[in-house]
Amino acid sequence: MILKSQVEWALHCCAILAGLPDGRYLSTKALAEFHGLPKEYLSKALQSLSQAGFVHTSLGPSGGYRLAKTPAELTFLDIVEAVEGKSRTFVCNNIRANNPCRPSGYCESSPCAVARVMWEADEAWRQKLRSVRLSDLVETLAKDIPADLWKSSFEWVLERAG
Amino acid sequence: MILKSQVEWALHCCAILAGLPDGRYLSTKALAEFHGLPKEYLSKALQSLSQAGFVHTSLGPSGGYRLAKTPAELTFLDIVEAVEGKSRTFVCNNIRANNPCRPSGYCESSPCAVARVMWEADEAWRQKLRSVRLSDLVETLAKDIPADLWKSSFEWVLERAG
DNA sequence: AAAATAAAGATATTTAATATCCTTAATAGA
DNA sequence: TCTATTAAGGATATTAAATATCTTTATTTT
Ligand code: FES
Ligand code: FES
Repeated sequence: MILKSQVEWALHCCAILAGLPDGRYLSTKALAEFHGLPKEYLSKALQSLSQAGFVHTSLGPSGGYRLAKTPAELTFLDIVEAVEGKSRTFVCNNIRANNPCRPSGYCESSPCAVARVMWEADEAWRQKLRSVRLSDLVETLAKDIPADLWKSSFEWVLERAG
Repeated sequence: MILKSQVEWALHCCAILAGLPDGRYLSTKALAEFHGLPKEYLSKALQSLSQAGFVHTSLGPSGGYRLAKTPAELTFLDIVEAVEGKSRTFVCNNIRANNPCRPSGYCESSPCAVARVMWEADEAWRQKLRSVRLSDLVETLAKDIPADLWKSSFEWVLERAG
């Protein structure tokens, strides 16, 4: 079980969009070039973010994407779920129902204890992702990345932002 | 991202093995029949448990599997990792290295901040799984499952245990 | 009017999950 | 000793998901 690489792409794209001045847009082309990603396929990830309502889009020349919310209002979970979907990572196929000893009309009252534990773990994962905001990420990146690289990256982006 | 169905199978099989009297073994055939699973494929999941050292095996007629540890010594994480592997659910492809603004000789000192958060969430998931023992599961199942079904299931198992 | 863009659908391609089959070695029981 | 049964592991097939590309359409800026 491995998350789609689109998760990494979407998170990095949102980190870039978080630094975009108000009212400006950045195109798929620029985001793909900046991260070295296939433009057409990255587009699918950005469409997911758009459908989830986390980015606004603009058509035509100088169009592209900008965040629909402030970085403090967006969490890792929002972004991960936008591209991975909201369904749980553990699916119970109810194999307990195949128990040959079961009375024929028997029906479970509650989800299987195995599934409940797996779902609690899934929820712990989501809770952690929910606790980190996009603004937290940007703060960390600002510390991690050398100031000159940070600066030149934003200049690169602004040159291409419509 | 969805866990393999083998995870559900392995957890349920371990729950059954946990109730097996000392020194007795239960075959793949019996476990597959009890859970309504394909015998040959279930065998792969049980082999994973065997390779991880969580079950002992016995060959020949009346052979099969038994737990290699007490139910209190086995956690959900042990079983999940045995079949899913221990590698993290988020893989960083280091797309930050494609930043066109980067100096040519530039090399990161630490993992990307994005990956660190994703790995913390992965660890939160594992920590939750680590906190639940197989013995806890058996206790819960004993409460959930009607006493007569619980009893007849174990009789079914004992009839087939070598 | 022309160029650039997001959106969405169609379609490959590649990889992982699921499943079956077969052979081998070990072992219990007749 | 012989036979049936079992786990282990390798080979292979099938199915589903992830990855990737291409095309068309509607929109918008210049
Ligand atoms: S029946 Fe699905 S987890 Fe127990
Ligand atoms: S480069 Fe991989 S998560 Fe940032």
